[in-house]
Amino acid sequence: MFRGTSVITLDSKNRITVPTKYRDELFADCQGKMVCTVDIQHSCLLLYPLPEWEEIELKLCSLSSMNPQERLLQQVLLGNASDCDIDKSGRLLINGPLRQHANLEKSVMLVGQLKKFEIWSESAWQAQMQKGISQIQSGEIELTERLLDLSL
Amino acid sequence: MFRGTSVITLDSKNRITVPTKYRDELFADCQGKMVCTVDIQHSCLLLYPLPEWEEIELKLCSLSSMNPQERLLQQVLLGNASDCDIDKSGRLLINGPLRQHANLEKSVMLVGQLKKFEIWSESAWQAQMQKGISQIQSGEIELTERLLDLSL
DNA sequence: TATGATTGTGGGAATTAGTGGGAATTAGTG
DNA sequence: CACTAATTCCCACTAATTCCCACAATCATA
Repeated sequence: MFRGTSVITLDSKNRITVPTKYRDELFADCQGKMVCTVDIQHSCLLLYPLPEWEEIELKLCSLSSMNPQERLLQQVLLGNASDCDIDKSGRLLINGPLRQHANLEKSVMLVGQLKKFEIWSESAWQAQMQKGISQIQSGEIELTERLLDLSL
Repeated sequence: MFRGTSVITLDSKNRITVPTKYRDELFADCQGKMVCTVDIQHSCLLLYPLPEWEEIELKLCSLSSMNPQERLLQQVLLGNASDCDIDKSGRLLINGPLRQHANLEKSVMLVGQLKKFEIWSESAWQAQMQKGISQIQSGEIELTERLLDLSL
């Protein structure tokens, strides 16, 4: 399970270094084989260990390509999905379309979200945190049953 | 399972190079024997490993040629289906009618969609992605049961 | 505060992939 | 049967990717 955020740099060859604290777990999970795709709600990326991603792929596979909406989701998620293997110095490559989607510049946030990571541009992440906390504090969040069950 | 997009060029002899990352899998699946046909929803092409295509052919075969709509589907899909074998340097040929249907110019997108590929002109694919992401973000997508089941 | 180890970053060099085009082979046509 | 056109094969060049090493920054320990 991954948690916490790390500020990392996207270097001139479009690589990011995976913080060492995650590496052992990642090598145990998937030998460094990961899949990165776009998030459909925000301008950020989702990074999965391969086995996790394959579960999602299975679900996507069962959607009907005759239904335009379901097909659109397949196109966006699968079309942008890119194999990202962690290289021998612990880095992985983010390709052009993905960088564009998340507006990645030099400073990037890697955010652990249990079974996956999110990748944000630093500024977009700051904005998202601001917005998120103020929304929750001002009570704009609708409390679903599942949320009520959550005692912190 | 195929995923991700690659920008490739349609050369002066109407060939496209299959990216190396897919070649091993394709040779295992079908010794490079593939079938390309038109898509019926978008201006793009569908490229299947032969065994996958044969399953579809079977389904098409069971449609009734007495039903005008079903017959139309047969005509369009089967009529445009063209055998495309990957040659010794990893390239395959796209014939005239197919190129026209997808408005292919020099710059082409090969999009992995699990069991098949889609082939788009680069500009049409960009437009499709734009449209897709904005539709999803603006909530224009009706969430079917299958989609709700999809936790990313 | 100094020292050593570890992590993150940058960039050179070797390798590989993609593209273009010449030459040989095959197929089609008169 | 010969000629032309199209297709396939093959090689070479260029550009991108990957690998690798070295330096710099950080953290922990003495």
